[in-house]
Amino acid sequence: MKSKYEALSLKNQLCFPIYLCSKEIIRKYTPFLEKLNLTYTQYIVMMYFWEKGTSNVKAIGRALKLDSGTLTPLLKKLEAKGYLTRERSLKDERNLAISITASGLALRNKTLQIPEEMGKCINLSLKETETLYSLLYKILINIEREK
Amino acid sequence: MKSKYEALSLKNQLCFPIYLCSKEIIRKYTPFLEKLNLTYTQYIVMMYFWEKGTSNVKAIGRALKLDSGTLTPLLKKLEAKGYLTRERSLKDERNLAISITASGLALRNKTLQIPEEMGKCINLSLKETETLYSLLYKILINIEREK
DNA sequence: TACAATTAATTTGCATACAAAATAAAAGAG
DNA sequence: CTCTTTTATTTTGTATGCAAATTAATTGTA
Repeated sequence: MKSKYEALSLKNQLCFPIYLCSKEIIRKYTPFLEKLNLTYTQYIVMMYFWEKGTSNVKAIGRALKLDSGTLTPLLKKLEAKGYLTRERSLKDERNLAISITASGLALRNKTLQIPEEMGKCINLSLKETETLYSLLYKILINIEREK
Repeated sequence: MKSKYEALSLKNQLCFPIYLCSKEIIRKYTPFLEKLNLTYTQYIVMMYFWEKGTSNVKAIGRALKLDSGTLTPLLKKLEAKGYLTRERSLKDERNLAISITASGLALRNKTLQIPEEMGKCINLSLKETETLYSLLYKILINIEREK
Protein backbone atom coordinates (compact mmCIF):
# COMPACT_ATOMS: atom_id res chain seq x y z
CA MET A 1 0.00 0.00 0.00
CA LYS A 2 1.22 3.43 -0.88
CA SER A 3 2.00 5.77 1.97
CA LYS A 4 0.76 9.33 1.78
CA TYR A 5 4.45 10.23 1.83
CA GLU A 6 5.17 8.32 -1.37
CA ALA A 7 5.53 11.39 -3.59
CA LEU A 8 7.93 12.89 -1.05
CA SER A 9 10.36 10.02 -1.36
CA LEU A 10 13.73 11.10 -2.74
CA LYS A 11 13.63 8.43 -5.39
CA ASN A 12 10.34 9.82 -6.74
CA GLN A 13 11.54 13.39 -7.03
CA LEU A 14 12.37 14.71 -10.47
CA CYS A 15 14.23 17.66 -8.99
CA PHE A 16 16.76 15.44 -7.28
CA PRO A 17 18.30 13.72 -10.36
CA ILE A 18 18.32 17.07 -12.17
CA TYR A 19 20.20 18.61 -9.25
CA LEU A 20 22.60 15.64 -9.16
CA CYS A 21 23.16 15.61 -12.92
CA SER A 22 23.94 19.30 -12.91
CA LYS A 23 26.53 18.89 -10.17
CA GLU A 24 28.05 15.69 -11.57
CA ILE A 25 28.39 17.08 -15.09
CA ILE A 26 30.02 20.22 -13.76
CA ARG A 27 32.39 18.02 -11.79
CA LYS A 28 33.29 16.18 -14.99
CA TYR A 29 34.07 19.47 -16.72
CA THR A 30 36.46 20.56 -14.00
CA PRO A 31 39.65 18.74 -15.13
CA PHE A 32 39.25 20.09 -18.68
CA LEU A 33 38.54 23.61 -17.50
CA GLU A 34 41.38 23.69 -15.00
CA LYS A 35 43.81 23.54 -17.92
CA LEU A 36 42.23 26.77 -19.17
CA ASN A 37 42.18 28.38 -15.74
CA LEU A 38 38.36 28.54 -15.84
CA THR A 39 35.57 27.40 -13.55
CA TYR A 40 32.35 26.06 -15.04
CA THR A 41 30.44 29.32 -14.61
CA GLN A 42 33.35 31.27 -16.06
CA TYR A 43 33.30 28.85 -19.01
CA ILE A 44 29.59 29.51 -19.62
CA VAL A 45 30.30 33.23 -19.60
CA MET A 46 33.20 32.80 -22.02
CA MET A 47 30.96 30.75 -24.34
CA TYR A 48 28.54 33.64 -24.29
CA PHE A 49 31.32 36.08 -25.23
CA TRP A 50 32.69 33.83 -27.98
CA GLU A 51 29.31 34.29 -29.62
CA LYS A 52 28.60 37.91 -28.71
CA GLY A 53 31.99 39.63 -28.41
CA THR A 54 30.59 42.53 -26.37
CA SER A 55 27.85 42.88 -23.78
CA ASN A 56 26.85 44.26 -20.40
CA VAL A 57 25.96 42.77 -17.02
CA LYS A 58 22.20 42.97 -17.53
CA ALA A 59 22.24 41.18 -20.90
CA ILE A 60 24.57 38.43 -19.67
CA GLY A 61 22.37 37.87 -16.66
CA ARG A 62 19.28 37.57 -18.84
CA ALA A 63 20.92 35.11 -21.24
CA LEU A 64 22.58 32.92 -18.61
CA LYS A 65 20.03 33.46 -15.82
CA LEU A 66 22.69 34.70 -13.45
CA ASP A 67 22.22 37.42 -10.86
CA SER A 68 24.27 40.59 -11.17
CA GLY A 69 25.59 39.88 -7.69
CA THR A 70 27.10 36.68 -9.08
CA LEU A 71 28.33 38.29 -12.28
CA THR A 72 30.11 41.36 -10.93
CA PRO A 73 32.87 39.46 -9.07
CA LEU A 74 33.03 36.74 -11.74
CA LEU A 75 33.56 39.29 -14.52
CA LYS A 76 36.27 40.97 -12.46
CA LYS A 77 38.06 37.62 -12.22
CA LEU A 78 37.83 37.08 -15.98
CA GLU A 79 39.19 40.59 -16.44
CA ALA A 80 42.08 39.80 -14.06
CA LYS A 81 42.84 36.68 -16.12
CA GLY A 82 43.02 38.90 -19.21
CA TYR A 83 40.05 37.32 -21.02
CA LEU A 84 37.68 40.30 -20.82
CA THR A 85 37.85 44.08 -20.50
CA ARG A 86 35.39 46.12 -18.41
CA GLU A 87 34.79 49.83 -18.83
CA ARG A 88 31.89 52.17 -18.35
CA SER A 89 29.87 52.89 -21.46
CA LEU A 90 30.42 56.40 -22.79
CA LYS A 91 26.82 56.79 -23.92
CA ASP A 92 25.32 55.68 -20.61
CA GLU A 93 27.63 55.50 -17.66
CA ARG A 94 25.34 53.17 -15.76
CA ASN A 95 26.23 50.43 -18.25
CA LEU A 96 29.44 48.43 -18.25
CA ALA A 97 30.85 47.76 -21.72
CA ILE A 98 32.36 44.30 -21.38
CA SER A 99 34.39 42.94 -24.29
CA ILE A 100 36.36 39.82 -25.03
CA THR A 101 40.14 40.21 -25.52
CA ALA A 102 42.36 38.49 -28.08
CA SER A 103 43.52 36.20 -25.31
CA GLY A 104 39.91 35.38 -24.42
CA LEU A 105 39.09 34.67 -28.04
CA ALA A 106 42.16 32.45 -28.41
CA LEU A 107 40.89 30.31 -25.54
CA ARG A 108 38.12 29.06 -27.78
CA ASN A 109 40.49 26.94 -29.83
CA LYS A 110 41.66 25.15 -26.71
CA THR A 111 38.10 24.06 -25.84
CA LEU A 112 37.25 22.37 -29.12
CA GLN A 113 37.62 18.82 -27.84
CA ILE A 114 35.59 19.38 -24.65
CA PRO A 115 32.08 18.78 -26.09
CA GLU A 116 33.20 15.46 -27.55
CA GLU A 117 34.93 14.37 -24.34
CA MET A 118 31.88 15.28 -22.31
CA GLY A 119 29.64 13.49 -24.82
CA LYS A 120 31.64 10.30 -24.30
CA CYS A 121 31.22 10.66 -20.58
CA ILE A 122 27.47 11.31 -20.68
CA ASN A 123 27.16 8.54 -23.24
CA LEU A 124 23.59 8.94 -24.51
CA SER A 125 22.54 8.15 -28.06
CA LEU A 126 21.77 11.05 -30.41
CA LYS A 127 18.07 10.28 -30.09
CA GLU A 128 18.24 10.22 -26.29
CA THR A 129 20.21 13.46 -26.22
CA GLU A 130 17.62 15.19 -28.38
CA THR A 131 14.77 13.90 -26.21
CA LEU A 132 16.46 15.03 -23.03
CA TYR A 133 17.33 18.40 -24.52
CA SER A 134 13.76 19.05 -25.62
CA LEU A 135 12.25 17.98 -22.28
CA LEU A 136 14.61 20.27 -20.37
CA TYR A 137 13.72 23.25 -22.54
CA LYS A 138 10.06 22.39 -22.14
CA ILE A 139 10.48 22.69 -18.37
CA LEU A 140 12.40 25.94 -18.71
CA ILE A 141 9.64 27.40 -20.89
CA ASN A 142 6.91 26.20 -18.49
CA ILE A 143 8.68 27.71 -15.50
CA GLU A 144 9.32 30.93 -17.38
CA ARG A 145 5.65 31.18 -18.30
CA GLU A 146 4.66 31.05 -14.64
CA LYS A 147 6.54 34.18 -13.65
CA MET B 1 28.16 25.81 -43.45
CA LYS B 2 28.90 24.61 -39.98
CA SER B 3 31.67 26.34 -38.10
CA LYS B 4 34.17 24.21 -36.23
CA TYR B 5 32.83 26.01 -33.15
CA GLU B 6 29.29 24.71 -33.69
CA ALA B 7 29.41 22.15 -30.86
CA LEU B 8 30.68 24.85 -28.50
CA SER B 9 27.64 27.03 -29.02
CA LEU B 10 25.63 27.49 -25.82
CA LYS B 11 22.43 26.41 -27.53
CA ASN B 12 24.03 23.07 -28.45
CA GLN B 13 25.23 22.23 -24.97
CA LEU B 14 23.30 19.68 -22.98
CA CYS B 15 24.98 20.76 -19.76
CA PHE B 16 23.56 24.26 -19.99
CA PRO B 17 19.81 23.44 -19.85
CA ILE B 18 20.50 20.90 -17.10
CA TYR B 19 22.31 23.57 -15.11
CA LEU B 20 19.49 26.06 -15.76
CA CYS B 21 16.73 23.57 -14.92
CA SER B 22 18.39 22.70 -11.66
CA LYS B 23 18.66 26.34 -10.63
CA GLU B 24 15.18 27.32 -11.84
CA ILE B 25 13.48 24.38 -10.13
CA ILE B 26 15.29 25.17 -6.89
CA ARG B 27 14.14 28.77 -7.25
CA LYS B 28 10.55 27.53 -7.61
CA TYR B 29 10.87 25.51 -4.42
CA THR B 30 12.06 28.48 -2.42
CA PRO B 31 8.70 30.09 -1.53
CA PHE B 32 7.33 26.75 -0.32
CA LEU B 33 10.44 25.95 1.69
CA GLU B 34 10.69 29.39 3.28
CA LYS B 35 7.45 28.63 5.12
CA LEU B 36 9.25 25.65 6.68
CA ASN B 37 12.43 27.61 7.38
CA LEU B 38 14.39 25.31 5.03
CA THR B 39 16.66 25.86 2.05
CA TYR B 40 16.56 23.41 -0.86
CA THR B 41 19.64 21.49 0.27
CA GLN B 42 18.31 21.35 3.81
CA TYR B 43 15.04 19.99 2.38
CA ILE B 44 16.91 17.23 0.53
CA VAL B 45 18.66 16.30 3.76
CA MET B 46 15.36 16.28 5.65
CA MET B 47 13.83 14.03 2.96
CA TYR B 48 16.72 11.68 3.54
CA PHE B 49 16.06 11.66 7.29
CA TRP B 50 12.31 11.21 6.89
CA GLU B 51 13.20 7.91 5.25
CA LYS B 52 16.18 6.88 7.35
CA GLY B 53 15.63 8.39 10.78
CA THR B 54 19.29 8.09 11.76
CA SER B 55 22.57 8.35 9.88
CA ASN B 56 26.08 9.80 9.82
CA VAL B 57 27.89 12.37 7.69
CA LYS B 58 29.58 9.81 5.46
CA ALA B 59 26.37 7.95 4.58
CA ILE B 60 24.43 11.16 3.90
CA GLY B 61 27.21 12.37 1.63
CA ARG B 62 27.18 9.11 -0.32
CA ALA B 63 23.39 9.14 -0.76
CA LEU B 64 23.05 12.82 -1.65
CA LYS B 65 26.47 13.25 -3.28
CA LEU B 66 27.35 16.08 -0.94
CA ASP B 67 30.80 16.77 0.43
CA SER B 68 31.35 16.55 4.18
CA GLY B 69 32.56 20.15 4.03
CA THR B 70 29.08 21.11 2.83
CA LEU B 71 27.27 18.85 5.24
CA THR B 72 28.98 19.75 8.51
CA PRO B 73 27.73 23.36 8.65
CA LEU B 74 24.38 22.44 7.09
CA LEU B 75 23.72 19.75 9.72
CA LYS B 76 24.63 22.21 12.45
CA LYS B 77 22.01 24.59 11.09
CA LEU B 78 19.37 21.84 11.05
CA GLU B 79 20.35 21.03 14.61
CA ALA B 80 20.00 24.72 15.57
CA LYS B 81 16.50 24.72 14.04
CA GLY B 82 15.66 21.71 16.22
CA TYR B 83 15.06 19.28 13.35
CA LEU B 84 18.08 17.01 14.00
CA THR B 85 20.33 15.99 16.87
CA ARG B 86 24.08 15.43 16.50
CA GLU B 87 26.19 13.43 18.94
CA ARG B 88 29.29 11.29 18.69
CA SER B 89 28.67 7.59 18.32
CA LEU B 90 29.48 5.60 21.46
CA LYS B 91 30.80 2.63 19.53
CA ASP B 92 33.13 4.65 17.31
CA GLU B 93 33.75 8.23 18.32
CA ARG B 94 34.86 9.22 14.83
CA ASN B 95 31.26 8.85 13.72
CA LEU B 96 28.49 11.35 14.33
CA ALA B 97 25.15 9.81 15.20
CA ILE B 98 22.66 12.15 13.57
CA SER B 99 18.96 11.64 14.27
CA ILE B 100 15.73 13.31 13.35
CA THR B 101 13.73 14.94 16.16
CA ALA B 102 9.97 14.89 16.68
CA SER B 103 9.90 18.44 15.36
CA GLY B 104 11.85 17.36 12.26
CA LEU B 105 9.49 14.47 11.69
CA ALA B 106 6.46 16.70 12.10
CA LEU B 107 7.77 18.88 9.29
CA ARG B 108 7.00 16.12 6.85
CA ASN B 109 3.27 16.68 7.09
CA LYS B 110 3.72 20.30 6.10
CA THR B 111 5.45 19.35 2.85
CA LEU B 112 2.80 17.02 1.48
CA GLN B 113 1.46 19.45 -1.11
CA ILE B 114 4.89 20.48 -2.44
CA PRO B 115 5.38 17.66 -4.98
CA GLU B 116 2.00 18.40 -6.53
CA GLU B 117 2.61 22.14 -6.64
CA MET B 118 6.00 21.61 -8.24
CA GLY B 119 4.49 19.15 -10.70
CA LYS B 120 2.02 21.78 -11.84
CA CYS B 121 4.86 24.19 -12.33
CA ILE B 122 7.07 21.77 -14.29
CA ASN B 123 3.98 20.67 -16.21
CA LEU B 124 5.19 17.58 -18.07
CA SER B 125 2.97 14.61 -18.86
CA LEU B 126 3.45 11.41 -16.90
CA LYS B 127 5.10 9.82 -19.92
CA GLU B 128 7.48 12.77 -20.36
CA THR B 129 8.33 12.77 -16.67
CA GLU B 130 9.21 9.09 -16.80
CA THR B 131 11.36 9.56 -19.90
CA LEU B 132 13.21 12.47 -18.38
CA TYR B 133 13.69 10.64 -15.11
CA SER B 134 15.15 7.59 -16.81
CA LEU B 135 17.50 9.63 -19.04
CA LEU B 136 18.82 11.55 -16.05
CA TYR B 137 19.53 8.36 -14.10
CA LYS B 138 21.17 6.91 -17.21
CA ILE B 139 23.59 9.85 -17.20
CA LEU B 140 24.22 9.49 -13.48
CA ILE B 141 25.02 5.81 -13.92
CA ASN B 142 27.29 6.48 -16.90
CA ILE B 143 29.19 9.17 -15.03
CA GLU B 144 29.45 6.97 -11.96
CA ARG B 145 30.86 4.13 -14.05
CA GLU B 146 33.69 6.35 -15.28
CA LYS B 147 35.13 7.03 -11.86
C1' DT C 1 52.16 -3.32 22.36
C1' DA C 2 54.17 0.87 19.84
C1' DC C 3 53.45 2.91 15.55
C1' DA C 4 52.08 3.55 10.86
C1' DA C 5 48.03 3.68 7.99
C1' DT C 6 43.26 4.44 7.54
C1' DT C 7 38.95 6.58 8.46
C1' DA C 8 35.24 10.18 9.89
C1' DA C 9 34.40 14.61 10.64
C1' DT C 10 35.82 19.42 10.87
C1' DT C 11 38.10 23.46 9.23
C1' DT C 12 39.97 26.50 5.67
C1' DG C 13 39.96 28.68 1.33
C1' DC C 14 37.93 29.81 -2.89
C1' DA C 15 34.04 30.23 -6.12
C1' DT C 16 29.41 30.47 -6.96
C1' DA C 17 24.30 31.90 -6.23
C1' DC C 18 20.87 35.00 -5.04
C1' DA C 19 18.01 38.48 -2.27
C1' DA C 20 18.15 42.94 -0.55
C1' DA C 21 20.31 47.30 0.23
C1' DA C 22 23.23 50.87 -1.56
C1' DT C 23 25.16 53.78 -5.22
C1' DA C 24 25.21 56.35 -9.30
C1' DA C 25 23.46 57.86 -13.62
C1' DA C 26 19.67 58.73 -16.83
C1' DA C 27 14.83 59.51 -17.82
C1' DG C 28 10.48 61.47 -16.87
C1' DA C 29 7.08 64.66 -14.64
C1' DG C 30 5.37 69.01 -13.32
C1' DC D 1 14.85 73.23 -14.71
C1' DT D 2 14.40 70.62 -10.30
C1' DC D 3 12.77 66.67 -8.20
C1' DT D 4 11.03 61.98 -8.36
C1' DT D 5 11.37 57.60 -10.52
C1' DT D 6 13.62 54.24 -12.96
C1' DT D 7 17.61 51.66 -14.33
C1' DA D 8 22.40 49.33 -14.17
C1' DT D 9 25.77 47.89 -11.37
C1' DT D 10 28.00 47.07 -7.01
C1' DT D 11 28.03 45.70 -2.26
C1' DT D 12 26.51 43.02 1.70
C1' DG D 13 24.89 38.99 3.91
C1' DT D 14 23.70 34.20 3.97
C1' DA D 15 23.98 29.53 2.11
C1' DT D 16 25.87 26.23 -0.63
C1' DG D 17 29.67 23.24 -2.91
C1' DC D 18 34.01 21.15 -3.12
C1' DA D 19 39.20 20.33 -2.70
C1' DA D 20 42.76 20.15 0.49
C1' DA D 21 44.61 20.36 5.06
C1' DT D 22 43.74 19.23 9.88
C1' DT D 23 42.19 16.69 13.88
C1' DA D 24 40.89 12.78 16.39
C1' DA D 25 39.83 8.01 16.78
C1' DT D 26 40.38 3.25 15.17
C1' DT D 27 42.60 -0.42 12.74
C1' DG D 28 46.37 -3.00 10.99
C1' DT D 29 51.00 -4.57 11.55
C1' DA D 30 55.65 -5.69 12.87
